[in-house]
Amino acid sequence: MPQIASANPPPPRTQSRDARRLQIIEATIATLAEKGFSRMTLTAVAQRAGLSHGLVLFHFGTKDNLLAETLDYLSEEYRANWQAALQLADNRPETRIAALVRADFSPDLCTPERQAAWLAFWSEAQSLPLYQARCAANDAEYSRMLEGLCAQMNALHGYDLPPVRAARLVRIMIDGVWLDQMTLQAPYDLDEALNTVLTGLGALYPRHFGPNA
Amino acid sequence: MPQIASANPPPPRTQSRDARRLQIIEATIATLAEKGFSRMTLTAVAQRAGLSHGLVLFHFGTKDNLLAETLDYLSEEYRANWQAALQLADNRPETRIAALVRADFSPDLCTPERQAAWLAFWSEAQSLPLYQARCAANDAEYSRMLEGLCAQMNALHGYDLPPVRAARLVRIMIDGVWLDQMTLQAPYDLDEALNTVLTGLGALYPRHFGPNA
Amino acid sequence: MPQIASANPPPPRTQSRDARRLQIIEATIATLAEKGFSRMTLTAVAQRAGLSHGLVLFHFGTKDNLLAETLDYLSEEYRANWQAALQLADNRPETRIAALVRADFSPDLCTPERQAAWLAFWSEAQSLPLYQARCAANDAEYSRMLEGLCAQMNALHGYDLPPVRAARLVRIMIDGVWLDQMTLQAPYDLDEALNTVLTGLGALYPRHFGPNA
Amino acid sequence: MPQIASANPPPPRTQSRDARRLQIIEATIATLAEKGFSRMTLTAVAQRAGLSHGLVLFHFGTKDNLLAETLDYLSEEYRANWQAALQLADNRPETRIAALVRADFSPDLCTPERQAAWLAFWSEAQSLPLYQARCAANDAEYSRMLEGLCAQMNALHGYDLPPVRAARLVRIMIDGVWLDQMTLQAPYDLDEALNTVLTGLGALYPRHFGPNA
DNA sequence: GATGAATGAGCCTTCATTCAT
DNA sequence: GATGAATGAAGGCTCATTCAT
Repeated sequence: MPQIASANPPPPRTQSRDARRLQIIEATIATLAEKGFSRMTLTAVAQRAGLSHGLVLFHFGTKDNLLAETLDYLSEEYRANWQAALQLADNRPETRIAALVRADFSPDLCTPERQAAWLAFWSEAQSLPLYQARCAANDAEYSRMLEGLCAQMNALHGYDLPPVRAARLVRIMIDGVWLDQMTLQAPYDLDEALNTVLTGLGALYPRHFGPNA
Repeated sequence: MPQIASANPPPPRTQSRDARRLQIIEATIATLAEKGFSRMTLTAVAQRAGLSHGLVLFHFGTKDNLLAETLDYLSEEYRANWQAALQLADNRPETRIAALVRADFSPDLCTPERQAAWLAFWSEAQSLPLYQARCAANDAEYSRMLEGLCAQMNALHGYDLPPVRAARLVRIMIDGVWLDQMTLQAPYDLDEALNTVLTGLGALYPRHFGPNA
Repeated sequence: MPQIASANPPPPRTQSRDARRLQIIEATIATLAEKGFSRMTLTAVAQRAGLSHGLVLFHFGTKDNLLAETLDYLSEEYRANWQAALQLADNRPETRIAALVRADFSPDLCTPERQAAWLAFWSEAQSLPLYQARCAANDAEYSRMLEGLCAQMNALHGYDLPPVRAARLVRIMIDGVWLDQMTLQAPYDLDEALNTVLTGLGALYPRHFGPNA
Repeated sequence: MPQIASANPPPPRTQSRDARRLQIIEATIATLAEKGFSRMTLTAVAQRAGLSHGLVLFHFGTKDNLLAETLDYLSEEYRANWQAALQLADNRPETRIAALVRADFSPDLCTPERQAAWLAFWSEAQSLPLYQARCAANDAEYSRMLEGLCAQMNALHGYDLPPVRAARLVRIMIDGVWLDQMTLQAPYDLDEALNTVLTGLGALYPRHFGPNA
C-alpha cells in the first residue's frame, strides 16, 4: 500500500519527487471518492494532501493530466495485483481463476475509495477519451487471459461453456458486486462479495468452485 | 419512446406543460450520456432540446431539481417496464424470472443513452444524496421480488441456491453487461448481452434456463 | 386612504383601469418596504397584488415606469396631505407650522410601508435621475412654503432665526425621525416621534411650541 | 483616508493582503455611492479598483460578505472618529457635544461617497438582517453616550430637556443634513451643514451653543 | 520547490421583457 | 383584459490556470 497522505503534520519540507506525486495521486483518489468526479477540484485535492493549491499543478501540469496519471496508477496497480496473484498460483486453470477472483477482493485493493474512483472513471468513459486510451489495453489483456483459462477449463475438465461468455460472466460478476458497494443503501461486506462471486463461479463450474463456507 | 428533441424547426411557441417537461427530461438524459455528469450543463440541455436555457429553469427551477426529476423519470420508467413484463407472465417463477431479464434488455429501455445516464447517477450516488433518496425504495422492491422468485425456484423445482445470493447474481449480471456497454472499447450487442445473462442463468438453474441459440 | 390590495380573494374579473393601477402601485409600495429596492421584482409585486406577472407590465409598460409612477403617487399623496392640512388651518404661522408637522405624522401617511418606500427612493436618488425629475419641484415648493412661515414667525412674533435654516431644521427633524423608524432596532412610536419634533420646535420657537404632554 | 483605487496603472501583481482588502472596500463604497445598492455589482467594484472581478471574490468570498465587511469598516471608522474626538475634548458636556458634532462633519468622513454608502445600507436595513446585526451595538453605544451628555447639561447647567429626546434631536439633525446632501437638487456645503446643526443645538441649549458665524 | 495572489472562462440563476393564446 | 410560456442579458460564483515572489 502506498503511504496515504495525512493532512495534519506539516508536510515534510523536501520529499522525493515520486513520493510527492504519489501523495497527490492518493489524495486525488480519496477526493474522487468523497466528492464524485463532477465536484473533484484541485483545491480539494490539495487540501486533502495538506499541500498548497499551486503545488499540485507544479507536479502535474493540468487537472486532466492529474486525472490521467491517477487512472494510470489505478490501472497499473490493478494489473500488478492480478499478475502477482497469478505468479503465486500453479498452472491449473481452476487455481488460476480462483487466484484472480481472490485478488480482486484483496482488502488492499477493494476499498470503498478505490471502487468509487473506478466508478467515477467508468462513468466518464463514454465522453472522455481518457479511459479508452489508458485502460483499453489492460482490460483487453485481462479478458484474453481469462478467456484462455476458461478455454482450459473446457479442455481439461470437460466443461462446455463458450469461453468468451464464461470469461465475461466472471468479469461482470466481479464488476457487479463492486457496483453494488457504490449503489446499495446497505452494502454487504467483502467476504459476502467474494462468496457471491464464488457461488456464481460454482454454478458455472460445479466440480471446481463454490462458496467458502 | 418519445423522440421529441430536434433542434432544427423553430420550437412551437407554446406546448403543453407536460410535453415540454418530458422533452427537457429526454434532452437531459441525452446530454448526460453524451457529456457525462460533470459536463452536463443547462446550456447543453437547452441546445439539445432546441430551447433557450432560461426555459429549462422556468420549468424545473434549478439544475439539481432537473436532475432529480430526470432520475425519478428513469426510475419510474424502469419500474413500470419490469412490472408490465410481470403482468404478462404466468405464475411460474421461471417464467417470471425470464420475463424480468428480457424486460431489462428491451430495446426501448436498454439504449446506450439510458445506460449512460444510469451510470452517471450511479457514479454520483456516493457523494450525492440524490440517488439513495430517489431510488433506494425501487431498488429494494426489485431485489425483494427477485429473491422471492429465487426462493420459489428452490421450493418448486428442487434447487438449492441461497435466494439472496441467487437474486444478487442475477442482478449483478444484468448490471454488469450494462456496465460493459459503457466501458468496453468494442461492446457486444443487445442480443449477445441477453444471451450472456441467460447463459449465467442457465448455470444457476440448469433445468430451466439457457441461452436462446 | 387608497384601497389596499388584498391577495386572498380572487381578483375581481373586471376592474376599472384606475383601480387596477392603484392596486398595483400599492403592491409596489408594500414590496419595496418588504424587500428593499434591490430585491423588488415584478413577480413579487404581482404576487402581492394577487395578479399575474404579465398584467403588471400590461398596465405600466416597464419596471422603471412602474417605479416612476409609484414615486409620483407617493409624492402627490404627500403634497395633497400637507396642502389639505394647511387648508384647515388659520393664517397664523404658528398654527400653519403645527398643522404641517402634525400632517407629517398622520397615521394614514406615516406608516412603516410608506416610510420604507420613501427611503428606498431616497437611497437611489443619487444614481437614478428618477427622484430629482419627479420630486424636486414638490420638495422645493414645500421648503419655500416652510421658509415663508418661519419668516413670518420672525416678523410677527419677534424671533430672530434665519428662516432658511429654521425651515431646514424643521424639515430634517421630521425626516430624521422617519429615518429612525427604519434604522433603529427598537423604534419609538408615532406619538413619541411627533413629540420629539414638537420639542425641537419648542426649542426654536419657545413661546409658541412644545411637546403635547 | 487612503486614496488607493486608481485603474490606470497595471495593478501590481502582488500586494499585502490587507492593502488589497482595503482597496476593494474603498472601491465598494465608491460604487455604492455611484450606482446605489441595487446596481452595485462585483464587476463594477472590480473595475473601479482596476482589478479582476475574480479577485474581489478571492478576498471576500461572497458579495454579501463584501457588503458586510464594508459596513463593518464604515461603522468602525465612524466609531473611531467620534471616540478620537472625545479623547481630545475636556470633561465638560458642552465641549464633548460640540466635539461630537464637529467630528460628524469632519471632511474625511463626511464625504458624498460615504454619506451615499451609509444611505444605501440604511435603505436596506429593514429587509436585510445585515445592518441590525452589524451596527445596532455601535448605534446604541453612541445614543447612550449622547444621552449621558445631555443629562449632564441638565445637571450642571440647569437645563430642563428630557435627555433621551434631546440626544435624539441632536442625532436626527445630524442624520437629517446628511440625508439632505443625498436628496436635494442643490445641496448646501459642509460648513452650512455644520452651522445648521449648531443653530439647532443653540436652540436646545441657548447659553452654550450657536452657529459659528 | 513551494506559495498564494491574480485572471478569466464558463457555469447556474434571476429577472425584465416579449408574445402567442 | 389577462395569462403564462419563452427569451436573453446580466449577475454571482467556481475553478483551472498563470505567475510573481
